[in-house]
Amino acid sequence: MQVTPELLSRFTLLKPLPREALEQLAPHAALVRYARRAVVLEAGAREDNICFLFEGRLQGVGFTIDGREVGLYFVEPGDFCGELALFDDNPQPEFVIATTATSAVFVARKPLREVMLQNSSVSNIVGRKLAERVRQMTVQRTLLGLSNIPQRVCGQLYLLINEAQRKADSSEIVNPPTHKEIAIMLNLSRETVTRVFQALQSRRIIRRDGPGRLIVTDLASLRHFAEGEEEL
Amino acid sequence: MQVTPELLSRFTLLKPLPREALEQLAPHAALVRYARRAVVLEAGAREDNICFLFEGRLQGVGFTIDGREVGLYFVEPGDFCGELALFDDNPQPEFVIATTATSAVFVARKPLREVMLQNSSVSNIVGRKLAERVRQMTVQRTLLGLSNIPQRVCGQLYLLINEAQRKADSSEIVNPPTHKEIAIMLNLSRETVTRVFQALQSRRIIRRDGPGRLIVTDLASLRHFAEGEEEL
DNA sequence: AAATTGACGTGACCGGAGTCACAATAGATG
DNA sequence: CATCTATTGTGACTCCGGTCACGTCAATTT
Repeated sequence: MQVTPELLSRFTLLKPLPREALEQLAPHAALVRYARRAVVLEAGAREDNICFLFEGRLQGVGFTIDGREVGLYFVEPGDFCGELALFDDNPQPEFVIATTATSAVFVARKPLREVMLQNSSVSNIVGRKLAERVRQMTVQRTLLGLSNIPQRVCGQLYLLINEAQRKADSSEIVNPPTHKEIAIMLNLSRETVTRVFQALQSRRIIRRDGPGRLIVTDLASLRHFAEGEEEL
Repeated sequence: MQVTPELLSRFTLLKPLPREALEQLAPHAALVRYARRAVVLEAGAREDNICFLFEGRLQGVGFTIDGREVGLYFVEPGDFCGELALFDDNPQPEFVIATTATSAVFVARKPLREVMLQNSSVSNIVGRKLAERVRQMTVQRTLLGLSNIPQRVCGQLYLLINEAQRKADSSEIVNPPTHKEIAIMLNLSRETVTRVFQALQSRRIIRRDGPGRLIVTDLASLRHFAEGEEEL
């Protein structure tokens, strides 16, 4: 499907680009839809596209030698993934899977790299983004250091809440990841995540609202548990 | 202490730089020595230097909310750390600690950033390096997914061996990290690492050679254990 | 030389998360 | 609507890595 420069400019990465650059990229971009559980980027392959997420949620997933899934990061709408291909020609290190039905814009690697090299502001933004990714991975890794498991789960839940919503009393997570998807992020079993969720629900801290909506009714308490000031 | 352009050019990152650039940087560089356990970069601070490791070994270390140490990565001679400061002005996310007596070259952030922006080849190299860091963090995170603990330790040991030495039968790790430093990389207790090392020693796979030298006598076996083809 | 420190080694115990097995939903699909 | 599959919910049991409590040893300090 065709992509207009306007659509491209809706992504924070591409927004600062001059009009010509967007027009240069548009012919090399395509809107793609994925069903839940579909593979968006394949590990080991030399992916030739950067994936800009329009709606839905993606998850970076690796596999251990013994076949266990490892959750690496989540991608939220407006964000992108596969950006390592802009820096080198090595293969994509991890799978990226759609955790919900998803629509995304694929932009070919080469033209985007050209634009990036010509336009130092894009280069800066991509660099900043990669730096941000490193910080995020550091936070995620630090979560795993928590020996109190409910705390670990609460920390992950808190990370899933947008900065914008953090200040409110309550918040909602649309199309939340499944317990299993959370479990692999935290090196836990699916059952353990379920049990923590049960505990949070019985304390009226979270609540399911039909399919695809998780409501955090007591954000302050969640943060307390995440920060270890209170024990579950 | 003064730093000459020649010294700077010994680092792979700076090697491709033209002579003028090196001369431009040299006045803003300093050779620094650290004792074991010294703090090289401080978390939370806006570090104004990039640290190029000359000799010794560094470790990136984070802390969980409950004060537990989390090992993030090792830095080997020739490599560098603190490079996130080249991309944004956010604080250094983690501590960097000297695991052995260390000498390093500090280069001021601003001039290096200037050089990087002017010189697109440096920009590329730094970008590639950051991408490499992301890949490395992914591998490290995947290690944690292994439920077989000896396998996890063997995997870490194998990562500590330079690519150059991987093909030989045996290999040596100079100034190896302590058991505790390995433990925090793998989310394990120090005792568990010690026990795995004992098992490896009794099987003549590794051997201590005085202080500060760990010899891997049977690299093939180590790889087998790391890959889970054989159980410890 | 004595004392201190930090790394390494080792046993015993225990708790808690993994695993297994199964039930109950809820969603997709025909 | 009926069927099938994926997700969630729950109990029982097991096991294994953390913790604690030591001891040993080498290196450094006083």
